[in-house]
Amino acid sequence: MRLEWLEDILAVIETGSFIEAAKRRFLSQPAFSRRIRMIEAHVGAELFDRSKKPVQLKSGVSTHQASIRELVARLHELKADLKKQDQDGENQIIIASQHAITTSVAPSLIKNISAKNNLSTLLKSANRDECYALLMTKQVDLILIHHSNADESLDHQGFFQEYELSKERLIPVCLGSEHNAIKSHIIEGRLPVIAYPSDSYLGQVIEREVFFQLRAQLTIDRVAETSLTLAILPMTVAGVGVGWLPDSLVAADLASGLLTDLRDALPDCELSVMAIQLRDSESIFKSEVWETVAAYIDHR
Amino acid sequence: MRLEWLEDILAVIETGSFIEAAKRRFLSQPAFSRRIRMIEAHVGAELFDRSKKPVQLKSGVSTHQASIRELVARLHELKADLKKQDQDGENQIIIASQHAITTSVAPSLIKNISAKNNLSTLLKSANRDECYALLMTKQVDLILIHHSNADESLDHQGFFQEYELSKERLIPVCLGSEHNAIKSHIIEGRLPVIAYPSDSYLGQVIEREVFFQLRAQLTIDRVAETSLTLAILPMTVAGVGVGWLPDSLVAADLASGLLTDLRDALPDCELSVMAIQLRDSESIFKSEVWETVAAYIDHR
DNA sequence: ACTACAATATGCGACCCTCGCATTTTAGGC
DNA sequence: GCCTAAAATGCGAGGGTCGCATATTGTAGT
Repeated sequence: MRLEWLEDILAVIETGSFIEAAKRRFLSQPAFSRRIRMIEAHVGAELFDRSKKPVQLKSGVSTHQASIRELVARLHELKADLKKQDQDGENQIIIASQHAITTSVAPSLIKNISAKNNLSTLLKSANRDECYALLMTKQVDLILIHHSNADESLDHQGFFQEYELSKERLIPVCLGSEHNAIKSHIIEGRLPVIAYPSDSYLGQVIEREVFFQLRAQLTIDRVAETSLTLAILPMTVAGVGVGWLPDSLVAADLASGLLTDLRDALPDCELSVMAIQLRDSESIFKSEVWETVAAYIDHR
Repeated sequence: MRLEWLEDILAVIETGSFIEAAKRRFLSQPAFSRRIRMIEAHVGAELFDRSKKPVQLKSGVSTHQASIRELVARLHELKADLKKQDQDGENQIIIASQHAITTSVAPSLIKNISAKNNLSTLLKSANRDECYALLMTKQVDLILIHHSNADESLDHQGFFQEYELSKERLIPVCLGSEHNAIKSHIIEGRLPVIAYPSDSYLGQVIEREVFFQLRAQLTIDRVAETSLTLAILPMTVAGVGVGWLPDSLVAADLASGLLTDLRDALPDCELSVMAIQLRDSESIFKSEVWETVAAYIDHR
């Protein structure tokens, strides 16, 4: 199986005919026709229905369309990653960060690491558990995750080396113009919230540190739920309800008055952003990077 | 990027040298050497460190090893699925079932469908949410999932056509020889359980229908946790604790006395196994299959 | 440090694969 | 049933990939 073949198949699906697909793939029509036959021969299966004139893909193939698209994307990604790895040689550090951090602390830290150590970086965004998994399997050199002071450390065996990079505060905000409406809702004992899913890390933290104490006074009405912090911001701006968002993310909108800080009426929640690496990491550059990470802490 | 290339790379990783890898890939050493160079040329990156004599892969490549293995597996899988799709033509039905059902009801239903309608089947095992996603995106024709009577149906818009295939009872069992020990634990107010993760569907059902009422009398001590029903069985047999398992799975072991039924002391939980398809499915064979599904219900 | 050995790279000729161009066959619309 | 457009096929050219023979280059042992 070849990446090009998968792309050929997708070209037919998307254009609806061999002739158009051939153009898109920069091949003559006869060559393309033969190529499809060769793919079919290789797979040992007929993929297209030749009895119709603009050929149609067999129904059994279209069910695999999503798989094919994903594979195409991942193969391209792999190729790009392998190339980057080589270009930057040993001077590359691969970092995984929790989605919410990818958009907050990660960019500036990466910039720092690149600049100070003449290193290239590759950032992968994942959820908290995935970050730990990537670190343990050594697929990444460093992870950036949230940590609540109420959690105990996961580092029971001393496998990890951890640094607190910064503090981040999840503060309750709503649309400025909805401010009074929300306040009266709160008095009535009902709170419309845009929540993190309860099986996500942020969902659990907010549950424990915010919702738990709130429930004594009011009913929490989940009007929306998403694990993507970046999706909560537009929802609050749309006036859907109250969202708990990182201070760095909402600072500008609070200043402009678009959003209103509800900390006078609702609890907030403080998180640490932790940088974690495996203690046995051996690469030469690691210690330098680690110093930069440490420097970043002092620097702020 | 080609599947063979990825396999070439893995061959080098696994054998540790070009010469051995060449043998495994049924190529002469020079041809293999050139092939690696061509892969590197295509990727635009050096993948192996030539300055050592049995070549070593660059550290940046080994971080992608897991990705490469997964892609190789999925490409082979795709090829096989495409072939199956063709061999069985329109006479194929793709089914997704919740992991726990894959090993209980699914086999006999599939046998029925294959026999009665002269159809070939392809079964994919997934978690409950993934099953729904596969159905909605039409990647499968039919899903088999658990449904508790306490849940409301997900079919608010009438998109689905649902049948209750059978009932399944999750019953509390422990190792026969541990029976008395468990009983005295219960009296002491402590219950060692092998649990489903609370973010899995079965975990939620057991929480709601079993643990919730138990917690009033005793402390639930999660000694093990897995989402795989099949993994819970050997754990109970190992005497780790109490597991809630489908009656069909433990019937033999209960009869032989290896396991003991604890329903006299602990609550059980009844689930329906539902077969669900999209209402707008248009394929010709669908109605016949559906009749078989319906017949299967009467049959039992 | 030199030598011997084993691993990888390269030169060369042969073969096969895949391309484009020209042409034929085939499905669908009027 | 004819016409048009789509797909398939014949053919020759060019390029890619193979194996064999051989050169080069790390590595280990004396």
